[in-house]
Amino acid sequence: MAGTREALIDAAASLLDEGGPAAVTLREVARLAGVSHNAPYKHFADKEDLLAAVVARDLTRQAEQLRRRVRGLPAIDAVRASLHGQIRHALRRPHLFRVTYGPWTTRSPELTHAATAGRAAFVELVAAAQREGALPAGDPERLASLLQSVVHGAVHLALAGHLARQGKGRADPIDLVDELLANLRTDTR
Amino acid sequence: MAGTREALIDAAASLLDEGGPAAVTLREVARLAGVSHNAPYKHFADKEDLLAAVVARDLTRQAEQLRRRVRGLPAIDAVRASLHGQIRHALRRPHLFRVTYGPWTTRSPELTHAATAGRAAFVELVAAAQREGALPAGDPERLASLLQSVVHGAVHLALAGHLARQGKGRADPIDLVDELLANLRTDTR
DNA sequence: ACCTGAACACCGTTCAAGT
DNA sequence: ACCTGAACACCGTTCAAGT
Repeated sequence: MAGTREALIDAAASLLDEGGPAAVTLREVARLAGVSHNAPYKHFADKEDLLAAVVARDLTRQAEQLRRRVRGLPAIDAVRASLHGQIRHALRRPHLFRVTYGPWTTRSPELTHAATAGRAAFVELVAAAQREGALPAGDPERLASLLQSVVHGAVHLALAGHLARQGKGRADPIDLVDELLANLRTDTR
Repeated sequence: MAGTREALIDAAASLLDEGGPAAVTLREVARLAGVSHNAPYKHFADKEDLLAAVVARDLTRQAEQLRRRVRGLPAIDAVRASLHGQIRHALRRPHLFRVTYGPWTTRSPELTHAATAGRAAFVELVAAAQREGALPAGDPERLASLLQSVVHGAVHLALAGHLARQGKGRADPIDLVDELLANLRTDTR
C-alpha cells in the first residue's frame, strides 16, 4: 500500500507537534497509521529518517506557499513576507522548528535538497530587493544570512521565554526583524 | 559525601559535550562518578534536573568570566566582547548551547536565576553603550534582544551547517554580529 | 543522610517467518 | 514487496533494604 508511507509521516508529524521528538515513538506512529509496531522500518531506515521525511515535506510545502504568496510583490515586501511567514510558522509549530534546525546525524538527500532550495529562493528575493535599492548593497548571501539569523535567534529566544513579552522592552520576533529591516533601509541613502 | 553532587555534574557535563543529551545516561554518569546507577536520584529529581544543574553552573561561570574580561573597557567594547564570547563558547560546546536554550519542562530556580542574571548584566552593558552614544537610543532591553537574536540565530545556523563557509557569501557568526554592530553604529549620527 | 541491588515499564532496533 | 510477532539491549525511574 502506497498510502502507508504518507500515513506514517502524518502520524509522526502529529505526534511531534503535540509532544516533541520524544513523543514520536515508532510504536505510537505505527499504531496511528494502523500497522504493526515495526512496519515503519520497511519505509524508513530509523526514527531519524522518519523525522527527516516529516521535515522535508514541511520545508517543501512552506516553500510552495511562500512562492504563491509573494508572487507579484515588490522584492522588499517579498523578503519581509518570507521572514514573517517563517516566524509565524515556527511559533505555531515549535517542535517542528527545533527539529528542522537541530542536529542531524542522517544526511537525508531529500532533506538536504529541500533546505538548499528554500535557502536559495530566499537569497534570490534578497538580491532582487538589493537591485531595487530597498536593501543595502553587498553580498546577497551574507545579507540573507544576517536576516535569517535574526529570525532564528528571535524565535529560539521567544520559545525559550527569553524575550520580554510586556513592558517597555517588549519585543516579539516580528518586532525584532522589522527593526532590523528598518535599520537596513535607513542605511541606504 | 559533598563531592558526589559535583562529581555527578562534572560527569554529566563531560558526557554532554562528547555525545549530546542522549549520551547523558544516568547509568553512565553514575559510573563515571563512581557510584551506583541510581545514586543520582538522591541528588537530583531526574535527568532534566541534573542537566539544569550543568547548565546553571556553566551560565554562572560564563558570567563571572565575562565580568572579569570587560572590566574597565568602554561599554561598546564590552558589548562586543560579550557577544563574541558567547559565540566562541557556543561553537566550542554546541551540545551545551543547544540544551541551555532548548525546551525545559523543569523550572529549576537555580537555572532561572542564572539565566536572568546573565541577561540583566548584558542589558546593562547595552544601556551603558547607549549612554556613551556608541549604540542608537531606544529601549535597551529591546536592543539587547536584537543583538542576542543575531548571536543565537547565527550560532544555530552555523551549527546546522546553514552558513556559507567559503566564497563571497562566507559568513561566520562573528562576521554577522560585527556587521550588525557596524550597521547600528553608522545609524548614530 | 546516603547508597545499593533488583525490578518495572518503555523504547529503538533486529530477525525469522508469514502473505 | 510488505507486514507480523517475538526477542534483545538499553534506559529512566521506583522501591525495599542496607550502613
